[in-house]
Amino acid sequence: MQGKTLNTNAQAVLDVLRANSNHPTAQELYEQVRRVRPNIGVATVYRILHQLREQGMIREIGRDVECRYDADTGHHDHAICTLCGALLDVPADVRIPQDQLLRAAQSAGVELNDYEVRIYGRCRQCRQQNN
Amino acid sequence: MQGKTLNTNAQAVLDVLRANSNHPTAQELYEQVRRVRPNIGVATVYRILHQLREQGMIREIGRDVECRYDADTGHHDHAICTLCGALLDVPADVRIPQDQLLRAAQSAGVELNDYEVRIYGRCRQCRQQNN
DNA sequence: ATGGGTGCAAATCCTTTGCATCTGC
DNA sequence: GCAGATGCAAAGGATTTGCACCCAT
Repeated sequence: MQGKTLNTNAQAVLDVLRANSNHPTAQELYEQVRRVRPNIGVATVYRILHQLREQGMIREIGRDVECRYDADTGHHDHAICTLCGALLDVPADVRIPQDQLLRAAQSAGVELNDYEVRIYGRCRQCRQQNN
Repeated sequence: MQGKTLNTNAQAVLDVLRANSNHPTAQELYEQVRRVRPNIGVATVYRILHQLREQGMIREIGRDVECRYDADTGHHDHAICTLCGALLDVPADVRIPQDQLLRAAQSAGVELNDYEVRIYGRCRQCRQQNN
């Protein structure tokens, strides 16, 4: 499963990330990695994280620069185009049922105050143009 | 449904947002609102958006300042504590089934390259402390 | 005059980028 | 000597905050 040979820094970042059971932020990782390689810079950590993600070795959670707004407070399921960034609504009849989400919430030990389902992939338009 | 009386600016923001079928960003809203009230500042738009959200009149989508990382590329369902910000994994046996997400994706017209389910609510710890 | 709402600009936060340096080959 | 990797600092983009001002009460 080792797609590529990682250099020392990249390996250190990956090791530190794997040692975390939670989901650290880039900054948190940076601080932890510094204990092992004191001279490493933030930029390097960010660069390595991008590489690792491109190689599919790690996963980014919740990458969202800007916040979007919706006047319809009932919409919870969204499809996001990975090319043009469009944010589309999932039609009401195929949304994930609440009771399933409730079960997931309970298993994770949180209340279900709110939720969001985000589906990522190329939208129809982008598929045609960029095919 | 009008919980409070909105002032002129707030009403303008809400009107503009309601006139949008897509999900505009704060900046986009700002630009649109400026057509109606040319002197309004960005800060005011942001302040109003926060108020509206607190009153439950609008919904924020994908509010995430920092990006989190996961060495396990298989995890897609998360629970996020609204108090302490902890990001927890949903146990494997209660995750949302892929075929449902696939159906949702198809209905919205996007490929299913990736997805994320996020459930928001107070985690066990915070509930005890903050009860 | 008083308090809330506002515009402007500066400040913040996370992330990216430019660039000169360093390293291994 | 070169290519790729790196550290540092500056830049960037979205959002927040400080502050003085303004307006209606």
